[in-house]
Amino acid sequence: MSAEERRESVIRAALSEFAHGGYRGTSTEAIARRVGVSQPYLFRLFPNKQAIFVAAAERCIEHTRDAFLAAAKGRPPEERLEAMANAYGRLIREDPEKLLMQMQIYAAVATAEAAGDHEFGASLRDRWQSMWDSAHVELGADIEETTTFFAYGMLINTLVSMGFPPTQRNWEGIYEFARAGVGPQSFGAPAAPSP
Amino acid sequence: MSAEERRESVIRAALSEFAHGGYRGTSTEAIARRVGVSQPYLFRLFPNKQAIFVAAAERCIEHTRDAFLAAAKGRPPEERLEAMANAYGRLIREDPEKLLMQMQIYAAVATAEAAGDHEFGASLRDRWQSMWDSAHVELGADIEETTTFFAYGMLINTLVSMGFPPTQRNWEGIYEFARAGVGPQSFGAPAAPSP
DNA sequence: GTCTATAATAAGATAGAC
DNA sequence: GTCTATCTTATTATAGAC
Repeated sequence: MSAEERRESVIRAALSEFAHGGYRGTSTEAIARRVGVSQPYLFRLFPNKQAIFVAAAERCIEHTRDAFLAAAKGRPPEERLEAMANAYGRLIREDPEKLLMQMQIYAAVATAEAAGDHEFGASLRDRWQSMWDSAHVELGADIEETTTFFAYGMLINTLVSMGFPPTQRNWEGIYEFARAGVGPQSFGAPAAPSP
Repeated sequence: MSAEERRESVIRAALSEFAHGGYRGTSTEAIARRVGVSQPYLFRLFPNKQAIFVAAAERCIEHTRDAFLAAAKGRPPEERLEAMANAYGRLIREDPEKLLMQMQIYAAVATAEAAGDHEFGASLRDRWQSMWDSAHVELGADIEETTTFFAYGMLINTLVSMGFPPTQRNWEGIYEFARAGVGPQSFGAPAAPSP
């Protein structure tokens, strides 16, 4: 297999492993095992562990952006918000590693930033901004709407990550965002969170 | 010093250390050094590393809840949203470890939940729910408002953690939430995020 | 209540062969 | 392109003394 193909396999394996273990909690040994190569060989493909993490993290954010774009594609503007919200709900339900990895990314970047390392997060900020901008354009470039869209998304991320059960009555209102779309005005009393 | 007082010192030291390093990235040695005791002695005060993390995490969430309660106290209902938003903005600006620790908690709980360990996050879910409920009551028990309040808070957490600069023009709109209060309707064009 | 000594082992990375 | 061997260091936790 070519080095480029191997690198691709490593990125996919790393995305899974880092999602479940976080940056520090994942060994390069575990990634290598999943790829089916020896642990030292990873360091012929990537300079160090951090580079593997960043490559996997970039991929994760790009994937989310692409899900938004795919959901909006070919749809009339007024349907896009709901379609994108649905797509995101589907994404984190069917591919929970993507949400898990998101949370690991935020924690890892926060750690680096606090330590004064602004290099680590640079490419990830770029990807994140690109995701935001793509959603912003598809939603019709209404600032309020885009902001609310992401704000609710981040709340969902937190609640799902913390393990608040989606089956709980309270929770349904929030989850509704991802399933049937939209911002605060869509929440009525029966959809009561807490949370 | 009594064991109880020592435990208190450990919790405070652990909050700082875990905030900066995360669960896996923080050694019990670092915590012990900060407290000024030997590393093995920590294991006379707590059963294991995980218990220290949980105690520090509980403290962190309680502190945030208390900040909301203190901000709302004695204020007429219509001023509370802004007061609580201001208080949260002040909290994460003046005490960034509290935000950092929040992000480490979300990642750590997500990791445990994904691994099938629902015990780890149990007490933290309780604290989080208590924080939500307290805010909900103070805000006047309007579901839509409480949900939006937390949604915007979570977006702020993410943006600040990722290192999007608060000085950037784009960012001001979001930051405005924490500084001058409120939900989406307070965002005008000049406050444009992205992000 | 607190320490020293230490067991046990895991992890990132390099060297060098094939 | 890929492996084996290995260096080096870090880390949680226990045993037992004072």
